[in-house]
Amino acid sequence: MTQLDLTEDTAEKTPKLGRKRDHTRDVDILDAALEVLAETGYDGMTIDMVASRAKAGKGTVYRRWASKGELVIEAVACMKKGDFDLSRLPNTGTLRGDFIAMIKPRSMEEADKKLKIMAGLASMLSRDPELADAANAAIVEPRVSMDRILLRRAIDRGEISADCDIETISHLTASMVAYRTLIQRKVIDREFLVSLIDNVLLPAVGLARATHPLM
Amino acid sequence: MTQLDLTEDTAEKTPKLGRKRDHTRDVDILDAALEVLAETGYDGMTIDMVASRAKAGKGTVYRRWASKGELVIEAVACMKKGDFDLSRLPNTGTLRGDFIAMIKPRSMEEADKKLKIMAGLASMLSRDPELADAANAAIVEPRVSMDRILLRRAIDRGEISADCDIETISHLTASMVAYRTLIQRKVIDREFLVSLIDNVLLPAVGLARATHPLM
DNA sequence: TATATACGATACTATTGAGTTCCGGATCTA
DNA sequence: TAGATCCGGAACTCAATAGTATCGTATATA
Repeated sequence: MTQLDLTEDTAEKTPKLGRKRDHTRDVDILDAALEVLAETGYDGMTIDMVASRAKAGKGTVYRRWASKGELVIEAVACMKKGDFDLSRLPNTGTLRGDFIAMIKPRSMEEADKKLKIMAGLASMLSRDPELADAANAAIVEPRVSMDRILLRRAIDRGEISADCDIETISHLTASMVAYRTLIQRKVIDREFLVSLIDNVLLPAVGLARATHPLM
Repeated sequence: MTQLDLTEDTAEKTPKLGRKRDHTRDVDILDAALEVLAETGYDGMTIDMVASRAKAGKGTVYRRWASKGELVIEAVACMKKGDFDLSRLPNTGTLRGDFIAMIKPRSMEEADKKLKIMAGLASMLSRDPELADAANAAIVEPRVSMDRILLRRAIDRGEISADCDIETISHLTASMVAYRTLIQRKVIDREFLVSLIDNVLLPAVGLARATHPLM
């Protein structure tokens, strides 16, 4: 650290000889970090836990990330892979149909895992802005963007008024789901989500409240 | 701990002679704990910080609470003093008037402090149910109860439909405020709150959206 | 005034965990 | 095949902190 270092310090080393770096380990370690994060939270998480979960040595972790903080930021930032493919966003012709179609066991399970990660990150959000931005971009913004698109399409087809406060209402589901999980610690089931759509979200955009059909 | 102890162990000692315990220190220490909690979060908070903030010795803290966890739980639980006096709940005659009247610099400042405490507690909520319940009862439930009463009164006077999902909608403001602070890290100002009332809450209970009057 | 006790301050112990270093062995490249 | 480099594992250092013990002092009660 203090000694004279003529080699590139921050750049990636590209050795001419010997074994290459195993990039498989990167994703194993990042996945392990997310698992431990969801289970124990940022402060409860140790590098030893992550390493042993990934069947890796501690040195292998520190060869890739300079600190625990950087590891967590990259793990969170790299999380958005897979989801958020706008291509298969529901398009049923009605706003209610679209929102109901978003309720799938697959996506609810995934959302639950993400909320556990968010809970583990929560205490750091106010202390580390970079981490907070990464968490927001990876966990809540994708879902909010989907809702925003569904609402905008409803305006475009004339189903709801163009005066609606799309910007706020697109955060409504994410907000209520996060609140119910993190603060109320109640389960998010289909009944809650349908009730949220029919009794709050649709009325808020001017669509009459339905008579509580569960499907 | 392991030795034979014939005195009452859990009961309060009432010495016949000497100096009495200074109950002023209790509230000083609890207040200091809340301050440190808001500033550094549960995991970042140390007993030394709390003690020195309260100008107390560490021993004085541990003479009253067996552990850091118990201190925090009591500090949070004892927080609800002062607020939540239903007597001076607004009663303007309209639901919108009541909700707008709830927006006061005094209460917003207090809510901000409580949200900072909630943020500091966040990572513990999923790990310690007792603490989670205390935080819920002291921080969010008082506000939710107020909104619930305002909504119920609006039903009673026939201003809004009795079919409204009061139970969910009474959590709407608390939910959106917590989300905006903890996750989005944006400020809660009067404009946001008025917009939330006019563009989401009132439409959700069937009242037509107003034309954005800031007062 | 005498005494028992609470007080602030500080030193102490024990534990935990971040980050480093080193080892023998595995593996890829020249 | 040979050597450079990565690997998992484990031992290590160092700093922080929960909780305990002690000391001299302040203070309320008898």
